[in-house]
Amino acid sequence: MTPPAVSASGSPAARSSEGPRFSFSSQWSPTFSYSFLSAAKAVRCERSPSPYSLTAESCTFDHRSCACLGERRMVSGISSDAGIVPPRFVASLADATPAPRPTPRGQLESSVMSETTAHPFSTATGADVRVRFCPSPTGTPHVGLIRTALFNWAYARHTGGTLVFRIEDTDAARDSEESFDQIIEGLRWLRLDWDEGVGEGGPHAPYRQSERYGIYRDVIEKLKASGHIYESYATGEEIEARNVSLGRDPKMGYDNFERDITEAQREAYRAEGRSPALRLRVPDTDLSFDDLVRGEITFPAGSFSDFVVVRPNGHPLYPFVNPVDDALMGITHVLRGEDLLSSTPRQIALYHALIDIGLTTFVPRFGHLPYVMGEGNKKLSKRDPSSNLFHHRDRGFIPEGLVNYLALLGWSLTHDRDVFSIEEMVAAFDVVNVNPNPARFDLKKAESINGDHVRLLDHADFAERTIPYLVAAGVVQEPLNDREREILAEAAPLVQERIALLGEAPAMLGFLFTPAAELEYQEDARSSLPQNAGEILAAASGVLEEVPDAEWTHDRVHTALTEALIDGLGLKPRVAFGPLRVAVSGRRVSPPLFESMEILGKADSLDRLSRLARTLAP
RNA sequence: GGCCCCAUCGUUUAGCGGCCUAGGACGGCGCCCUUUCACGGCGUUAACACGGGUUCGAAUCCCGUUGGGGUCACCA
Repeated sequence: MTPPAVSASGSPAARSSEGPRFSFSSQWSPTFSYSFLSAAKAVRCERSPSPYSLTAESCTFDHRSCACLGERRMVSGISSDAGIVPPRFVASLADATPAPRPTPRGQLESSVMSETTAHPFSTATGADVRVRFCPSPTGTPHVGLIRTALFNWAYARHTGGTLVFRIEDTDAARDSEESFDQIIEGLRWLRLDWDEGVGEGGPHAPYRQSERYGIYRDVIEKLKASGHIYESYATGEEIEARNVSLGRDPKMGYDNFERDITEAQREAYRAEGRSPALRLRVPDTDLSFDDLVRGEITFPAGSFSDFVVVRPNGHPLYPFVNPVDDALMGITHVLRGEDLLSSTPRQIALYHALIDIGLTTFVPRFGHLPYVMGEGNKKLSKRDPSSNLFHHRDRGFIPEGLVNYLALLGWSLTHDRDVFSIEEMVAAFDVVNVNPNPARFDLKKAESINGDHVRLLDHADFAERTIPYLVAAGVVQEPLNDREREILAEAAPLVQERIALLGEAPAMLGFLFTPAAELEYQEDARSSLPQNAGEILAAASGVLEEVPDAEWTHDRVHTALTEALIDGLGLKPRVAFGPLRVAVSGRRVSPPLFESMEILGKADSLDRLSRLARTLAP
C-alpha cells in the first residue's frame, strides 16, 4: 500500500493551445492526487476545456482560493513538506520547464486507476442491483428498521433489481424466534416482499446466519492462510494498559502491535492457557468511498485499526459475517443506518481481503440512511412506544399511510405533495435523493397522512378494515351477523371522513351495535344537556312518531325535526340537536345525527329518545 | 478526547449558482362551510446557525467557527 507521503514532485506538463498545464506523477499519494484531481475538476468546470488540467490562468489562484477550489490538504501538504509557500509554489509551477507527453490526463488517470483497481466498487445498475435487508431479531420491529427495509425494497423495485432478506441471528443472548416472526409479520403487513432469502429460498441459501457457521469457518481458514488475519492474544484491559503505559489516551484502541509477533511468543501465550482472537490486518492508508447519500467520505489512515473478526472461542463477529454474507450473496448496494457509517472503512478493508482470496470481485456501494429521531435530540428509543411498528398498527394506522409516512423520513416525492401511493414511490425512488439529515418521527404528521389514506379507501374496503378494531374493542364479534354487516356498510362511510386512525372507529360506531337499553351515556355528554332537554326530547319524539316507517330517511327526519325544534320551538340548531345526539349515541361527538337515526330505524331511535328522557330529573 | 456525519419555518421537506422579497406539508392561529366532531375551503404565522472566501450574482460551491449527533466492544 502506498504510504501517504506527500512530495512536491509534480512535473509541469506540456503547453498546449489552451495554455500551460501541469501534471503530477502517480508517485504522489492517492489522497494528494485525488485532492488535486478535485481541484482540477473544479477549475475545469469554470475555465479549462480539458479535464484534469490546470491552465495558466487558474494557476494564479492564491493559497486561499486554492483551498476553496476543493482541498486544503493539497496546499498544506506542499507548504509543509516541500517547504514552499503556496503563492511561490504556484509561481514555481508556472515557471517550470514544460515536460513532454504523456498527457496530464493520462497520468492523472493512471494514478487514480491504481487506486480504483484496489477499490473496485460495484457499478451495477438496473436489474443487476442487489440490495439486502438483514435485521437482527431482537425485540419488536422498530420503525427505523422498517424505514430501512422500505428504502431497500423501494430501490430494488425501482431498479428492477433483487431484494435479499437475510436474518442476522448470531447473538444467542438477545435473538428470539418471536422477534423473527414479528419482523416477517411486519413486512407482510406493509406488503414489502422480497425476492430471495428467508422463506423464499434462493441460490445463496441458507439465509439465516445461524445456519452459516460452516461457511464462515472456511472463509476464516482462507483468510488465515493468506495472512489477512492474525492471532491476537491481548485482552481489552491489556490494550488499555498498553495505551496508558505508552502515554496515550486509554481510549485510543488497539495499535496493531501483535501483527508480527513470533511463533515463539504465540507459544508462550498458549502455554499460559490463552487462546487467540483473530484480527483483520487493515491497510495503512486512507480509505475512501462515495456514499450514495452523503458523497465522498474519507477515513484517514490510522483512524481505524485491526479489528477482531473471530472470538477466541471461534465465534465469528458481526463486522465479519455481515460483509462476508454480502460478498457471497453478490450484494451491490448496501443501504443501512447511519450508525454503521464509521465501521464502513473496516468493512471495505475486509472486502479487499475477500477480493484477494477470490471470494468476490467488487466492493458494494454504500448509502447511509439518516437516523429516525424521537423527542429531543435522541434517536427514537426502543423504549418509546412510537418506535414500535405494531403499536402504530394497533392504533389503526393502515399500511398505505404508514408506508407513506415512513418514506417521508429522509425522502420526498416532490416539492408540493406528500401524500402518495407506494407505486408512485417506487417509480420515483432513488437512494441518491435521500436527505442526509436526521428525521424526527412526528406522530401528528403521521396520523394526518394516515387520515388522508383512510379517506382514499373505497367504502367497502374501509368498512372491512374496521372490523378487527371493532372486535378488539368488543363492539362486535366475528363473524358479524347480517344486520351488523348492514349497519357497518351504511355507517362506515359516515365515519371514514372524520377519523385518521382505524382505532377511532369503535368509539364512533359502537352505539350503532349497542341495544338501546344498554347504551351508556358519557359523562361529558350528559353534562352538556341543557335545562330544557326533556322538552326537546319530547317534542322530537312527538314529531318523529308521525313519520311513517316507509319514509324514515335522514332527509325526512331532518325536515321533521327542523320544523318542530328550530321553527317550532325557536331553538338554535346546536341546542336543539345536542340532546338528540346524546340520546342516540350516548356521546357528544358522533357520526351525522340524522343518518345515524336512519340506520337505527324508527323504533330504535324513538326508544333511545324516550330512554334518555326517562333518566332526566322529573 | 480521536475519527466520522449533519445544519432551511416549532417539526419535516423543496431548493442541486440567477426562476427565492425561499415553495409544500404537519402543527398553531383566524375565518368560511356546518346539527356535534371531523372533512373541506380561504387566509395567516414562521426558516437559509455564524464568520470569511470564490463569483457580476450564493440557501446553493470552498474554508473556518459554533452547535448537534454518531462511533471508537471479543453486541448486532
